Amino acid sequence: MSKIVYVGMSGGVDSSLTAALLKQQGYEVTGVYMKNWSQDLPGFTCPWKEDYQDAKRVAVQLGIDFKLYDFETEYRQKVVDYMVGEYQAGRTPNPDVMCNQEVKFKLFLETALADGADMIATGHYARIKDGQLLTGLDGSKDQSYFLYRVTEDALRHSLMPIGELKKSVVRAEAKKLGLATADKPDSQGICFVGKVGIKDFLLAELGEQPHGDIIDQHGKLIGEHDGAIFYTIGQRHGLQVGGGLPFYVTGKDMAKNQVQVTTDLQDTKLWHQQFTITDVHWINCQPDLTKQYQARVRYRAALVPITLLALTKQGLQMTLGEEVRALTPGQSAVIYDGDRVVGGGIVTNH
RNA sequence: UGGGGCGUGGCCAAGUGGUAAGGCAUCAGUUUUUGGUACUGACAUUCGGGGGUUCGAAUCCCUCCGCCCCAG
Repeated sequence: MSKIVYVGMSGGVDSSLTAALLKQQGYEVTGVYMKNWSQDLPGFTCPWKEDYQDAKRVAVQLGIDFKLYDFETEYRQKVVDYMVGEYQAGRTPNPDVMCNQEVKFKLFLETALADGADMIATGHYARIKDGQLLTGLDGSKDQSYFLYRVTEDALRHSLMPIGELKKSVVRAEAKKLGLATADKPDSQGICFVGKVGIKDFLLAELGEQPHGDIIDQHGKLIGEHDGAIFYTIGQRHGLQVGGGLPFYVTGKDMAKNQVQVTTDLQDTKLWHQQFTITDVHWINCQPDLTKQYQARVRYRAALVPITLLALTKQGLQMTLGEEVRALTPGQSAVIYDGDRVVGGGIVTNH
C-alpha cells in the first residue's frame, strides 16, 4: 500500500512540481493550500485567492485531492505577533524561520497526520536524509537556512524532492508537464503575506512611530528618522540624509529612540567576529565543541568557518574565522557541518 | 561700518570663456521565500536675482539679495 503524502501547495512552481514528482513516484498525494494570511494592506492586495486557485488548478491537472487548511489565527499568533514584537524590541526577526518551525513543520504536519497522512512534503530547496537536514543541491537557491528550527521528528515525516534539483530544471520539468504555474514568477517578500515592504507592513500593524535622532559615528546629530523600528543594522537606504558618503546603520538605541550610523565602512561597529546566539535549536544532536563547523549569519551569505567557545544555558558563544559585516540581532545564525544543518540560534544584542 | 570669501539639482561638490563631472539622497528595475546588502538605470536646457561685454559665459564686468570669516 502506497504512502499518503500531503503536499503543501502555495500556488508556486516549486510546490507544484513537488506534488507532480511525488505522484509520479507512486505516492498517494493530496495537495493542501495553507491559508495563513488574507488581509489586504494599503496599496497591496493580498494574492491568496490567486495562489489558492493556482494550487487548485495544478491539483486538478494532476488528478489529486485538494484541501484548504485555514491557519490564519495561528499564523497571526506564532509568526506575525512574534515578528512585530521583535521589531518593537529593536531587533530584526526572520519570520520565515518561525513560519517553518511553527506552521509548516508543526501545525501543518500535525493536522495532516491527523487527517490520515503518513508524511508531508514541501517545495523547499533542501534535502532530508535519515532525519538529517541537508542543503539543497542548487547552491544558489538553497533554503536550508530557513529550516534549521525544524525537529528531527518532523524531518522524518517530510519530503523535499525539489532539493535534489536545480531551479532551472524545476522550471523546465514544470513546463514539460504543462503545469499551470510553470511560468509563474518566484514569490518574494514576507512568507505568505506577499510582496509588501516591511515598513508598510509595520505601519499597518503599529501605526505611525515617534520620530527620533540619527547620530553619526562622532556622536553628531545628522538627521531625523521616522521610527527606529524600521531600520536594521547594515542598512544604507531610507535615511534621507545626503552629503558625501553613504550612511550605514550601526546600531539602535530603542530607549533613546536613536538610530546610529557611520560613513566609515571600516567602522568597528559594523564588523563582528565573536558573538552569542540564544534560543538554540539542534536538529539531531548538540554540536561537538571541538569540531570545526561553518556558520551562515544571514540568508544566502557565504559559509564562514567557526570555532565554538561555550554552550551554556544562555546560548552558544562562537568566533568566526573572519569578520562579517553587520551582524544583526534577531537574525538567525545557522551552523553547518559541510552540507548538513546542525542547528542554530538567534543572534543576540551585542 | 571697513577688509576678505562664498552662493552650481534635496545634500556635498568639480568646473575660471566654448556650450553643466562625480558622490550622497531619492525614484524605478534586477538579485532575494525575512529585514538588509549588492548591481543596473533615471534624475539641473541650467549654475542666488537683474543687467552688460562676447560669435559664445556658471566662468569676465556692474548691480541687487543672501550667507560666512577677520577686524572691531
